[in-house]
Amino acid sequence: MDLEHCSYSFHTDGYDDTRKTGFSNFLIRLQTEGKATTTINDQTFVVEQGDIMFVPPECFYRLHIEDKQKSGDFHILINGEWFRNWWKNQKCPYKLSLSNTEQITTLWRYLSTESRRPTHEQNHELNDQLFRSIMLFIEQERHAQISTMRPFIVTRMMRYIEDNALERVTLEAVANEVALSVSRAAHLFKAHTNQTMIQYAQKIRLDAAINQMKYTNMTLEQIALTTGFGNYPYFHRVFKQVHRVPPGQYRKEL
DNA sequence: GTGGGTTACGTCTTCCCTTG
DNA sequence: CAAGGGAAGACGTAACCCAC
Repeated sequence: MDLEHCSYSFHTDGYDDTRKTGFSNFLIRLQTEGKATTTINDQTFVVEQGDIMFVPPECFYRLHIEDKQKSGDFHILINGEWFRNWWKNQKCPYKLSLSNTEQITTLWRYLSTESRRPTHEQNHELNDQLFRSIMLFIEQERHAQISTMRPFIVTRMMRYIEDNALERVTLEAVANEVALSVSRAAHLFKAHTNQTMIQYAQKIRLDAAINQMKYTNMTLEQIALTTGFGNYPYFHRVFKQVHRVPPGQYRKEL
């Protein structure tokens, strides 16, 4: 794999870059903050947080950031057979919207740090694996979006709940995350997942609780607290409703 | 310390109507 | 038709209690 360049850019007061004949490598750009406008060949896209752009080699490319508009992005210039095959197989559009960029951003940050080292100090195998992991996360997200035909906003709510289920999740926080009212967010979620947000969070919490019952010596009360149930009586009630036995008995039978 | 019950109060879900 | 908002019933939570 040929990783030409990997870094992070942040603009606060306008920017404009036009490449009439594009780059000699693929450019992959993840918007992490703010907003920008990108033109690839004759298509123009408004790019917001969580959007990822793929710019094939030798394509007209323009990046424009309005005056006083902040914009942060990670970008990679990449070539090599592995990525060319990935691109060919994925048939990705120029722009993809990701429902959760936390893991990808973390990997990209590692890759950016690693690739800043002098060439002879770099671990090329690690760089390759980090880059491939980023692409696999993107692939996974793309497949989820295609296979479920779920509105993107519902996927974002699901990711938010998954990220926060072990702490306190409120409907208001989920609705704020996608800029909808609580009633609208709850309605959309139920319509596309056939379960309420709280039911979805409970499944995640119960799975985490069972793992802790299996692999730790924590008391059931501690498990209830650390898996987002907030208190033992509630954990006990939900657990029994789902598994038909109290958590203590379930643990003994493991 | 753990398991389980009860109760009052707060929050969530869902329905239905309104608005743009 | 998508989105917001009010209202009522369902559900979640906290704070007790007791038994083992």
